[in-house]
Formats: sequence, structure tokens, C-alpha cells
Amino acid sequence: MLSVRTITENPQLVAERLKVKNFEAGSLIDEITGIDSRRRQLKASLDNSQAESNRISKQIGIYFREGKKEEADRAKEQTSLIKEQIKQFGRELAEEEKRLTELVELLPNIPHESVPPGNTPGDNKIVREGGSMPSLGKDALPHWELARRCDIIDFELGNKITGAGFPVYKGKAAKLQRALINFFLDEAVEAGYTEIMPPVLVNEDSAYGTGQLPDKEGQMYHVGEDNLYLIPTAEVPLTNIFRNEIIPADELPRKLTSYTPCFRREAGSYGKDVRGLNRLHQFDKVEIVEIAHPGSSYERLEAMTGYIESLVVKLGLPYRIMLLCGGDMSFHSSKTYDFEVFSAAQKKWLEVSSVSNFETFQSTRMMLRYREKEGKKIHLVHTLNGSALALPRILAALLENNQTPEGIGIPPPLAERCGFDIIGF
RNA sequence: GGAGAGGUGGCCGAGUGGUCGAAGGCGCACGCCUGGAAAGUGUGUAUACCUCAAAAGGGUAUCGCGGGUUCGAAUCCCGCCUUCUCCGCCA
Repeated sequence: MLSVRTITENPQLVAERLKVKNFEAGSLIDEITGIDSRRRQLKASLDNSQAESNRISKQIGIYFREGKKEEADRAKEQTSLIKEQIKQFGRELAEEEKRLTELVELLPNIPHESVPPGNTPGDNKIVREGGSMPSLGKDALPHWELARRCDIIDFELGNKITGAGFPVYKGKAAKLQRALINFFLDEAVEAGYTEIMPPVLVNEDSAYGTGQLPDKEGQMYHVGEDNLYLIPTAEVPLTNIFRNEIIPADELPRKLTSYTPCFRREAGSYGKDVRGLNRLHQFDKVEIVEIAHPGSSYERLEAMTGYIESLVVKLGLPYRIMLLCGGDMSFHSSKTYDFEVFSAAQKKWLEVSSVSNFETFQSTRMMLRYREKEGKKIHLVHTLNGSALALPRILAALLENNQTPEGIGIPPPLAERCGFDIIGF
């Protein structure tokens, strides 16, 4: 979320910038400003009452030590009113703070100045394209047909064991998945990311910290018995590693990577987009996360984008990098690039990565800060993350684009990890 | 899951109702000392919020988390989380 200070100190600027996300913030900001000034007044009143109460209590202590019991008793009588005031101010302050947080949480993140305006994916800007389109015959098969023909991914079996959206990878597909994971992790470590194996269940505080709670509650699987959430992305546990931390400036950027399964309920998305591997409830992903100095976070965003691009290039997939317009960006992001690869039999661009700078939107929630080398001042860090990469759609594109009359070719970086370079029919 | 013992500042550790945000030590920063270093020595060393134009200063809160008792809680009571030991179970 945005910090209250940002909002109250630059109300018109915030409102102006949020229009790029098609968000009318004017009245909300007015309300926030009003509540915040009431909050400050209440805080001052509460502090004064508490100071007075502390003074009396100390005095009582002194009376007792001096054996002045009568004075002590008289002083005690003074406290009932002040205690009542403290309770009342405390209640009111808590209410205002709760309301303030609720309202601030409704405001999306401010888009970076380089974010283009727009409403739909059609307004996104293609910033780079690469790779070459495969030339497939008319009889080219979509990946779900190929998977059936080679008997390597079993969607029906997943239905039996769990339900729709939980495919079972078999034989060479299972091995290919493992090769992809290893490839992505090896590359990330080579690029300076520290490999982490985090928990895939997180508590409420963590889900709140990265912004899944409260607004995306319905997107996560919830284990009610223990009040834990299955992660929708490794971003959640990785970023929360730093929750409530103060990092020395010279340790920035911190760079982490992780492979995890990801779980998404995807409530409300049905239809042809969910065909095959295109949209799943459980999928595998390697994620990169960076905790960056505000002064260099956009350089880091470009560096992460360049890194992810190198992966797609090594896999030989045709791709394009989109700069998302204000209306198509996520609520939490300041700037996002999406990576899409072309899946040649479906003739579709599939999103395989999303790289974002959240600036202080997450660090505000989780009190994630850094300490300046000079002056020792403390400020919020910028958090960034990106998929590097999400497996199912990469697999879909690999299967479709590399199909030949004999079978499905495996690109070199994966073949050397699989021990085979073709999945035969 | 059962029984017992713990959780104090960056770290170690004292503190069982009253000037305790917390002794002492280590570490760290700056200064003195030194040719330079070590040793020695002096000072400083949490975070959030409020106040202040800013800095300085002041106020409030925070001793795992949340409630409660009390004029007053690190200290007493209750719930939760967590660590260790033993038992049970188990990949």
C-alpha cells in the first residue's frame, strides 16, 4: 500500500498519477486526509493523557517510599478520570487507524512515469521481440494433443486424483520439467541470485506483507485448520524473508531465487483459455526476487528483464516483451513487463513471465527498510520480482513449436539435462 | 499429541511490582593515546508514532504476540506462538 504520508503530502499529485491506472482517487484521498488529521489529534491527546497518568503513578511510588500513605491514596483518586480518558482516546484512535488502513489499502500503487496510459492489453507497448517463428504444417497439433499422443501429460488422471487443473506429468515430460527447473535455477545462481527453498504454506502476516491479503483472498487455497495459505507464487515467502528487517544499504540489492510449486484457485476463469497447460491450479515456477535501493530499482528492473530474456533466447522460443499500460497493470505494481512466448499450434501468445517493480508498495506493509551508510537514516526499500520462468506455458510452447514428423525436439540446454533430445511419437 | 523448562536491545546476560528503554559485558561508530597497530581510555550506539518549518529537543508505545489485574507490569494472571529436554508417533 501507499504510505499515508505520501498521500497526505502530495494529494493532488497522487490523484493525478493514479488516473494512468484509470483510478479516480480524489474523494478517497480527501477522506484519508481527514481521517489522518483526526488520527494525529487523537494520538496527541492520548499521549498527553498517558504522560499525565505516568506522572501521577511515579508520584505515588515516591509517596509510598516516603511513607506518605494519605497523599498516595489521594493521588490514586485522581487517576480514575485520566484512565477513563486513556481508554476512550485509545478506542477512538484504534478505530481511526483501522479505518485509515482500510481506505489506504483501496488505493492502487502509483505507476511509474514511463508507464503508458491505456485500458486494455491492446494498449500495452511491445518493447522488444526476438526468436524466430517456427513454420509448422497445417496438421500441427496443440500441446494437449501432442501430450496425449506421446503419453507424457495426463489431464484425466489429474482429474481423478485431484480435479481439473492438476495435470500429471509422466515419463519424459516429468523429466523435462525437472530439467527446466534445474536449468532456470542454475542460470539464476550463475546470475548472482541466492537459491532458496522456502515453505510453500505461509501465514497471514506473510500473505498480507506481499499484498495477497486482504484483496486477493479468494485466489489462494486456505488451510483453515491451521490458518495457512498455499503460496500462489514464491514471491510471497521470498519477499517475506525480509519482513520487519533493516538491511544495510551496502548489502543492496539482495537477490534471491527459488523454485516452488504455485497454487491458484483461479476462481471465475473457465473456457478455452484453460485448455491444456494454459491455466492450471497447480504449476511450477522459478521466481527471482530483488530487494533494491530506491535509487537503482529501475536499473534492477531492466537487469531482471534482460536476464529473463536470456532464458527465453536460450530456449529458442519466439517471444515479445510488453510494457504494460496503466489499465492492464496489477494493483500492486509501479511498472511491469510481461514476457509472452508464441505457442505456434494454438497460434497464441502465452504469458510466461511478469516482472515488476513494486517500489514501496510491499515494503510499507512489511516494514522492510534499509539503513543509509552515511547518516544512518532509515528508508523503505523497493521490492521487485519476476517469473524466471513459469513452466507450463513454456512447456506448451516447447512442445508445439518443436514438433516434427518424428516427435518433439528438445532444445540443447534441456537436452543435456534430460539425456534425450527428442520425445518420439 | 503429552509432561517439564525457557523466550529481555545486533549478540551474551542481569533484572520477580515503582524514577527500567532496561545494569554489566561483547560487538559497532567516533575521539584520545601510538611512528602505525594492539592494549588502554572517553563518548555514543533500538524502532514506530505524535510534536517541531527543519535540526536540536520533548512526549507516547514497544522486554515473543494478544488480553487481564494494578495508581503503576520485563516482573503477577489467562490465551496463543515459538525454542529446548523427555515420552509417544513418524517420512
